[in-house]
Amino acid sequence: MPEDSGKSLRSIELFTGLDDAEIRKLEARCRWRRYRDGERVLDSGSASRDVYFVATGAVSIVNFSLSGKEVTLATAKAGGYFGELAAIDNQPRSASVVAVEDSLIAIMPPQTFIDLLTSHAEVTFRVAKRLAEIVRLGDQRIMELSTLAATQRVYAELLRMAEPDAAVPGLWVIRPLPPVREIASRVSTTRETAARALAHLYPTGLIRRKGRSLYLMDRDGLQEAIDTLQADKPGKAAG
Amino acid sequence: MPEDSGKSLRSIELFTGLDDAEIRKLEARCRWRRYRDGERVLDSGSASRDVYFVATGAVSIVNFSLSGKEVTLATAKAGGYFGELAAIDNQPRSASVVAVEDSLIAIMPPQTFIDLLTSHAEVTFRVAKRLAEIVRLGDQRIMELSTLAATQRVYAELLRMAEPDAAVPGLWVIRPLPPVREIASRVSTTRETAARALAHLYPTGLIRRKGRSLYLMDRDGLQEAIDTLQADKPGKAAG
DNA sequence: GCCGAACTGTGACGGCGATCACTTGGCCGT
DNA sequence: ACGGCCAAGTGATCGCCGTCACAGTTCGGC
Repeated sequence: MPEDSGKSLRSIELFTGLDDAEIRKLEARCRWRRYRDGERVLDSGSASRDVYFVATGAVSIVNFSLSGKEVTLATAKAGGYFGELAAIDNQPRSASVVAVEDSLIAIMPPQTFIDLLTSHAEVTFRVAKRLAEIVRLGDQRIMELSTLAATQRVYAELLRMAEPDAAVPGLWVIRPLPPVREIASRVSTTRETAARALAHLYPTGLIRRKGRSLYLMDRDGLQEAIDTLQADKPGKAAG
Repeated sequence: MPEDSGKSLRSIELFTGLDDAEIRKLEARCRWRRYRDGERVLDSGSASRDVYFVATGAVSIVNFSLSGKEVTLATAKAGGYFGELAAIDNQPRSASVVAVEDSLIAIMPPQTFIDLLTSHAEVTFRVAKRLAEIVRLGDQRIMELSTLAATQRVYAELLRMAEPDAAVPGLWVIRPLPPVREIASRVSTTRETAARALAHLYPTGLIRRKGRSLYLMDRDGLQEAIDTLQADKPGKAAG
């Protein structure tokens, strides 16, 4: 075979609107690499400044505590990117990245990325918007960790993962349902606690499992369960 | 008196390097407002898109849970700014802001801010760097909440607040020491727990209180106490 | 120098959830 | 078809820390 297929930056959302010549120029300056499911892409603290673009597959941005506990900070799917922080502020990697599917990734040198920002204000603006979104998600996560109990955080994560069902309006679905272990990692609790939370949820009829799909039968009801379950985790204090 | 003093954007770090004419133009497009200690500057969820620049004083970026528990997300001092998220992504306010000192603040309309970014790439880059810094701090906070016990988080916050003592090299000081309640809010725990953490710390000799100053006698020792106290809060699992 | 308000320190209690220890079930490869 | 491996469910235990309830203390103002 002459060349691997799929090695294109066309599908990267950040680049929509750039003309073909532009895209080709960028592609020419990238290294391409395939990662196997579970393979480490990037190490927290390392010195590289490259920006990564996910052509196919998906990765998880994670961090580990001193004792090895894993915390998932975010995920990036095909069409997305990561590693821009280091390129922007020239600091060491703030987190590690592992592939959660077999993935094809373009690796762009920092200077190429900076040149792109300098020459294309609209791309810079998109990057800024993306950073703003990350900040908002982070703040929300901090609020959740500070004020919600573990069970409620699991419920909230279900709401976040669900997408509207194509067939039935009002029905939401998580497909494929990731391992419970991963759900737990995303809301900073243990696999056991997350499993118990789901076990308590099935009998309510709010969710239903069918193979690799998890259906949210009543999205609003689930949201209400979060609000109602108990008003706060640690303290309804400080009114 | 003809005009209140201090109404200048000169002291705002984001604007360093802009020439006087530029600064004056920006100043002319801002509204100025004084806030009393404790006064609400901004409400989470509200629709304004202005960017705020702190000429004098200090503010706290906070959020409240449904039941009223207060979580401090960040603070902004004289020379800093806040509210840029809404101007960048045109979304409602993600958090509330309250003055923690009497403060003089310039309020810039979103379009003025956007125009500034459009015409001054170096300012845009500074904003992006600041966003990157916020993301890193947020990730760090999430890691702390996920892996450290409350006591350790209080210790970590002391390290963060301390500055090198002007007189004695190697000595670090927090001055003025904010109310314990505020330390607690910054690390998402209760006043009582934070007070107990400090109470346990005094006898070790690692910190010493003198009036409104708190001295860190041994910064490295305190850091070590965090690492050692216990390897994790919730679980040393997931190796 | 007095008074009230806010901040601080502590004791007791109780519940959530992390931890440990299994059992069970699904999936793959040979 | 069978055996190994990893994910998933669940019961038991226990310690941290949030909550409630006061006492003591500092500080600013008149």
